[in-house]
Amino acid sequence: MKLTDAHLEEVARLFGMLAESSRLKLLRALLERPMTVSELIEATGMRQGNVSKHLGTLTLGGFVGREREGNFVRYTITDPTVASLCMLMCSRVETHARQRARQLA
Amino acid sequence: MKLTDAHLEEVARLFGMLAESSRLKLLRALLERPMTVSELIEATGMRQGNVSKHLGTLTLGGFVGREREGNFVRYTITDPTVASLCMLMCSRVETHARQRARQLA
DNA sequence: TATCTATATTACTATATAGTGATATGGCCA
DNA sequence: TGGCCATATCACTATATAGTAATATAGATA
Repeated sequence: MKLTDAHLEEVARLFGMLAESSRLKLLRALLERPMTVSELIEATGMRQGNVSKHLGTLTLGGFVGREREGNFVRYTITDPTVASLCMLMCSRVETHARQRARQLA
Repeated sequence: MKLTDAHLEEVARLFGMLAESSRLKLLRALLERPMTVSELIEATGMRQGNVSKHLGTLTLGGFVGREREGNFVRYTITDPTVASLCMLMCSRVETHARQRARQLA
């Protein structure tokens, strides 16, 4: 697959959206089940404005989708690769930790 | 797999290292073959200090490794998941672009 | 030793964005 | 209609970091 500079710019933007623990917390919660903003505030302990802002970012990136339900808005993971990406990176974390541990030993 | 908050912090840091087109350019070049800093400067058009700085970041993240060869330093991709991560995200880019195109149609 | 080359690091400026409090928007109900 | 609730957005401050020019470091060579 050819990766043009424009591709890399966009790929970087998308990685950037996953490069914030707050947004990862939201995604972790949503991987459990779809949730409203109120539920996400409860699940993450974050403030309302902050949650909305990050959800806006994740929506722009196409990672999640919104659906109104009366006064509430329910967010859902719309991108099946989110879990794969996070799991891949997470297993990296552990591999890397083991490598460092081995170097110290 | 359980993802603790500490995990997410670290995962976010690692995603952040991939969230820069300059660093992705370096990785794209290194996926071709291992290269010295001089070759990477040539391949990317970036300045020397900038290349070294980004290589330092990628090394810290365990994505690449360094090996001295006389005056030169050759960098190599040491993490087999780098390619997968970039490819996954890149195919996302195209999927997302198609979705937006369909919405406009 | 002195010196050259390749790479790393430092100090700096400019830019992006996370988090916050306050405010605005939009749907529901009396 | 008016008022309430959930969510979105605005304006702001504080922090992080990309890129740069200059300087430092380390290995090779004479």
